[in-house]
Amino acid sequence: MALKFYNSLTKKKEVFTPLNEGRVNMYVCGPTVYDHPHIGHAKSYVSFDVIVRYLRYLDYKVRYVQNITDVGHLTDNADAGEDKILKRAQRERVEPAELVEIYTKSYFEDMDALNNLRPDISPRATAHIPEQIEIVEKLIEKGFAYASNGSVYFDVQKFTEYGKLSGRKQEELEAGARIEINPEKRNPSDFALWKKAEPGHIMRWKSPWGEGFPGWHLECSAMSMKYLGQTLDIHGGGLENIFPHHECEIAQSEAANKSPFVRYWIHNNMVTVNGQKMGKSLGNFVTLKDAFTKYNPLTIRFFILTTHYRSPLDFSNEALDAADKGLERLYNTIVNLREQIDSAKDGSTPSGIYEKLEHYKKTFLEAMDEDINTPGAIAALFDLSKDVNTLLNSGQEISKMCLEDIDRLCQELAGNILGIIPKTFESKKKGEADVLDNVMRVIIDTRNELRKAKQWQLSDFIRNKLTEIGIALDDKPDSTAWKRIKK
RNA sequence: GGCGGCAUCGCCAAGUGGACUAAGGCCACGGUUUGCAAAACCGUUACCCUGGGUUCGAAUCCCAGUGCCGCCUCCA
Repeated sequence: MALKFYNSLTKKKEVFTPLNEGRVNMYVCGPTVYDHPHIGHAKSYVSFDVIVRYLRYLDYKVRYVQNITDVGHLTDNADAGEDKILKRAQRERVEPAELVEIYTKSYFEDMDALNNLRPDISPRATAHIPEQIEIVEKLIEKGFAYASNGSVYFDVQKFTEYGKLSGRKQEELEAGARIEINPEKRNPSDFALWKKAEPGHIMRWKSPWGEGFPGWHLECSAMSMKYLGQTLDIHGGGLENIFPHHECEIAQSEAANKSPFVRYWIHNNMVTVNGQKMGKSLGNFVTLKDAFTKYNPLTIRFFILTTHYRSPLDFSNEALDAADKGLERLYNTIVNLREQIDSAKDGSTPSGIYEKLEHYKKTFLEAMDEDINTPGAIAALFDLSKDVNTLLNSGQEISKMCLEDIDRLCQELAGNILGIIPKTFESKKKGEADVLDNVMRVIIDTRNELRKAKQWQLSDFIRNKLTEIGIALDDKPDSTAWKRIKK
């Protein structure tokens, strides 16, 4: 078994081998923090989170860097329009630094809720201005860039490999391009490394070319280089960034360093909402904070993972509801499993159980190895869950050790790798001196007395009333369990 | 106009040359279990967009067509 990734650069699935054995340097384009994160962010960062988790599961020492863009991302394209941060800050009447703080916090809040592990480093563009200036100077020195009227542009014609990632050719770019003619540029497809700050532009830094601010593409090159070296093992991002963003990153970095920038380019596909592209201009944005009011964040995470990261994901209530029920099924198994662990006595080890566990684990890992096929991995989980359910319902006494081994495997695959298992199940608060639990005990005992007396009407009344307030009862042969449900 | 992707059961979604008489989830319908439920389990439902071709063999490769989508302003 070997982990394979689809590499956008070569357009092929390739066996993954890091530059340095046992270590993986990974960079993922982070958010521009000028608004609350939306479900598109969720798809992207959940996808890469699972990649990081899986690499670590495979014992790679991963350094995961994800930038925070807090300057330089312009509204029209990378070199025209207003700075998004600045524009929004003016609208909300706050300092740009304040705005950035608000939305960075919001971003991490939502990513935490989705159970994404924090990146090892979350560098900010504004904290790396000197590094960016340094690259610009280097590029000018080497003849790849030129200063023009206080701005600096990358001379695309000097970098013959420009277009190798996106498959775009220079001539084509210029032909149909919607790029406005900028007299400062030698060539329409040249892109800004450094922009001159007009009077009144408050986000500005001193540079050899006068006061200005960095171009958007530059930060990723500067920060990845600083924290991960000249050649990255993995660079990830949304596929809408292939051109121009990633193409420009390659040009800058490789022109400056003369070494390959990235070994594996990984791009995730986009989110649509009810079949329609989600876009700023279309105004059909779904923020995560909104989505979380209707769905558990882990449901959204699970939903994202039921589709391959390179496939588009359509966000609709029907699909989310279906995912929610599916996840509930998985949770039921684990909740029941843990319940039996608590009450387990000396039982036996069912024959063939370890072979089965091994089989499902293998199926799961093989799916993950094939370019992180999470839908396949999840299918293996459902198969496992079915077998476990059968076992748990069989009525036979199973040894505690065996049950714990099953639980451990579930935790390993669904918990550690996919991150879809909550730390504690809200519905069960076992081991806690929980008032509700005690009250429920009294109600259940009372109701079971009624059931013994065949008082069905009254016992059904109690159960129905509890269902109405969001508590489900589950009558088993020798006991009754309860859990919280969604109303 | 240029570049790229997709079309698999009612819905979602894996599979990308041979164990596919096509995984898994949701929904529906039968059944087992239950005092009745719930949960769980068993069962039922696909000529893989169309037409050619390559091959001993194709959902999987090639060509053509049809439909949908993304990128080439902004966006993860």
